[in-house]
Amino acid sequence: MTDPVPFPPAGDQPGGYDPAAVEEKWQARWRAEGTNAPDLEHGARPYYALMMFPYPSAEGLHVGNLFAFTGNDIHGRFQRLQGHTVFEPFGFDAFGIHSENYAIKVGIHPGELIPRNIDNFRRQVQRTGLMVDWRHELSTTDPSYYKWTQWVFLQLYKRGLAYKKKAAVNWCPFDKTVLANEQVVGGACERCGTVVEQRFLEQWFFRITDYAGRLLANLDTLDWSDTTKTAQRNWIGKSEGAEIAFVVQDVMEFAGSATATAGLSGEVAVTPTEIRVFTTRADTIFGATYLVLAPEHPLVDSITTDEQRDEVQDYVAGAARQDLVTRKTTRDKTGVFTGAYATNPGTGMPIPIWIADYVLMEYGTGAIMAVPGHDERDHEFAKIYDLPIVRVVAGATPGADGRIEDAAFTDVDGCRLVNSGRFNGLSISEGKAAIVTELASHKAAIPVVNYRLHDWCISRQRYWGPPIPIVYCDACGVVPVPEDQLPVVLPELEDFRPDDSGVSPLARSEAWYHTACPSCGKPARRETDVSDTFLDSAWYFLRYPSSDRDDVPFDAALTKRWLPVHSYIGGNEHAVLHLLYSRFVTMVLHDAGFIEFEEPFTRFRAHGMIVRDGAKMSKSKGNVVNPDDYISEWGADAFRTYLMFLGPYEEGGDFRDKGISGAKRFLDRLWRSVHDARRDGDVDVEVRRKLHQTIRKVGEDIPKLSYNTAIAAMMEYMNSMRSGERKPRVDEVRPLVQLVSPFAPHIAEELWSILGNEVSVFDSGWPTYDPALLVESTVTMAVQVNGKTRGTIVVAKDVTQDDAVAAAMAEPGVAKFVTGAVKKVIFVPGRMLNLVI
RNA sequence: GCCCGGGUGGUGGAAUCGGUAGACACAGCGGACUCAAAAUCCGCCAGCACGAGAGUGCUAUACGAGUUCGAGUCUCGUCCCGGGUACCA
Repeated sequence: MTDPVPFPPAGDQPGGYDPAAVEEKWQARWRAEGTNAPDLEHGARPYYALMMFPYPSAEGLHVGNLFAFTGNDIHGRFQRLQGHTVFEPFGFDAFGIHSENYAIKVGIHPGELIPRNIDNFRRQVQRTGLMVDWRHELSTTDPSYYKWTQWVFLQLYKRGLAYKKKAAVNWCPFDKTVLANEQVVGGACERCGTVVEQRFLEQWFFRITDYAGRLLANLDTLDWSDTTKTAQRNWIGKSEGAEIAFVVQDVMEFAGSATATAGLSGEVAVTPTEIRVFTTRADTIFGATYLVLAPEHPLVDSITTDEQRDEVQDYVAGAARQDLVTRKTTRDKTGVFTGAYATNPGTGMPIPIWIADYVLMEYGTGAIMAVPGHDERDHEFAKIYDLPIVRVVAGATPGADGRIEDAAFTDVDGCRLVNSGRFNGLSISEGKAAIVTELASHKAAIPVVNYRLHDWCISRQRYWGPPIPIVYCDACGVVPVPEDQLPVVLPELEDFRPDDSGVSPLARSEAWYHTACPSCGKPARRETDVSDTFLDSAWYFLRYPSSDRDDVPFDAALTKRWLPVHSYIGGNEHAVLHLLYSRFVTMVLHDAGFIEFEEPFTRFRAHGMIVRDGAKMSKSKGNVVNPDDYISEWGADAFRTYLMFLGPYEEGGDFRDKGISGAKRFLDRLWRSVHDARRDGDVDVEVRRKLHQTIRKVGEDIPKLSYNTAIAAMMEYMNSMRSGERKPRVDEVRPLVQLVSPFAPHIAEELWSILGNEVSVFDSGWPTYDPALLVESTVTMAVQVNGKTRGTIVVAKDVTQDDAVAAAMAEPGVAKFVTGAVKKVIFVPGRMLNLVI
């Protein structure tokens, strides 16, 4: 112990903890001394502690944001105390529909609104005391940032991964824009709840599906929580199956015309039409009693018979008129018979070909073989249209399967094929393999892997985003803007409102979109769509360390030094999209040779959600927590500590106003403990042991994000250190100040300096514990009789079984239950003893 | 419907290689200090029954079975709550 200053400090009154003064003082000092600005070029053991950057709303920081940021800050500060150089940057995801809609609502241009909101956010974040390196702040709306977002687009374009196609898109009639599939929730717009319609527009897409296999396989290498990985796996939706060709029987045969009756058969020399279906259950092919095509299927017209033509055309037209919502949410099955038949390659029998909208053109081949016996949807359809239902799979127990006419039998485990010719008796997986092999030998099947994942539509017919850097020239066609002409600056438009023309507001500025073709110099036209916000956020983590560089998107040396991100923390609502897009863009940049790694986030953890008094916070309920009010009343340190204490970080918890007082009391007691601390006096071995146990516990809990139990452990230690009228020793409080510092950084700095230290507590290192001091010489063991706890014994920690039994029998409370001979003794050294009689 | 989480005192939550359920905190109750209050400090605080009392017994981790010497923890079934997803063949 070396205390260079008199202690306790003269004139310092116990109980004089003034959070506002302490917090202001240290925030100023950190700023003045550059405490939170690491040396990115030379600092030892770099550690990149990243949190998801917020969208700067007009309402200001939400308590949920603060919960997220504080958890990351604690993790970062802890890593710093462990000797890492920690980089904790901050930025703003300020483009996008949120900002734009709000701007429309209040009638102020987003270009004016956003900087205001950012100032407010920055003020709030600084007030919370995060260890942010503000030199590297960024906003996605800054031309020096989105210049490189456009650059990212060009890299994808160069590699053939950006393409344009006319596609049925989700159109929100309220926001007047195209939505990605992911932005449609339950058939309605994610943002405004309006029911989405179907429209056809030319859109830019990224070929993320090319990366589906890698995006899936790499998940196994990542230190992410399983729930997040599972969500990504489900989203990618790999299914292994086969494409099987069904040959359409000659239309003439079924035309019912005079020529047909004149003896012409299916052997007429006509090129046979094939319908390819995708299935994961090739084993059930003998049960395929009909085929179904999606209404948009290209073969619909050519196979339909004249008798059925009117009905089919009506049905197809009706399906086209439907919006995507009705199509995808209506479960009542409808369909129409085409009049045509195909041959089931298993049974060799003709089966009818139907059209129904429960089959989707965009998945697989847009056609299925229907197996009503073993697929619920097909079963439902077959019942409605009275199509044959055949059992081709039977369960392990004969007769226990139920009637196949009543319900589809979808069990797989332990099941065997029946009614399947020479494949009878095979298991499901054997059947699949054997049938696909057999069909493949006739070129009638091929194993195929399908993904649920769709290509990423990045076009937005909106104003508030980075213009897509493409020029259309009558002579040269689609021309990418050369990199040295970036950024394509978003023009200032007085009227930035979207309309339902399906064209971006940028199309109103002729001066802007008229440009010279970069290739031939003739008059040309700019792309007027802007890109999806998710593209802005798909690469920002690469930009942070290099945010001051104007010549490159990210500096090679810095990137090598700081990435991939060591720890990423964010909300589970981004578990799928943001994380998947970021991984995709990173992989592409890796393949293009810009970076050495292909996964951006080594470790990811999702924080939980904060509710208030058991209910979700919302403006309409009026139960939103405004962090400013609480920080003013209790101080940032108490607020942070309470947020981390109210529940497990990864699960979130219930915010209750009264709960904060517990955190504040804890800090008050810490303050008094330092001021009361004595330098001499006897060492209390129990307190000392507790200290070492606490150092270990807190050091183990923080990396696990188990902040609530870390705080509980420190409270316990505080209680034992101060039990009764006891005044703690200086060497008892000093390490506690260090343990508390990640949670309550300002008070920790103040107390650390009061304890006579001149450097920041965050440069003091993490206290170590002595394993020898953790061990207690005696232990309290539970004694059970027939499994019920009947008493406890205090014995040496390495007590033998015989001695333990003897001690137990000496306990009256135990002995009275031992009514007969002890048949068996269960002895867990140091934990418990069970006497079985 | 399917896929993930989760169900523990008045409340938020501890405890999972199966081993004394309820740590820590909030609220509440009682006490010390005080003229009084606040603050602070000390004690009590799952339910039921018996007992004057110290205490003793029984029951308890959504519900029902099971495995085990022993289950909040593992297995099976059921019911609720939260989140995601939606005809993906």
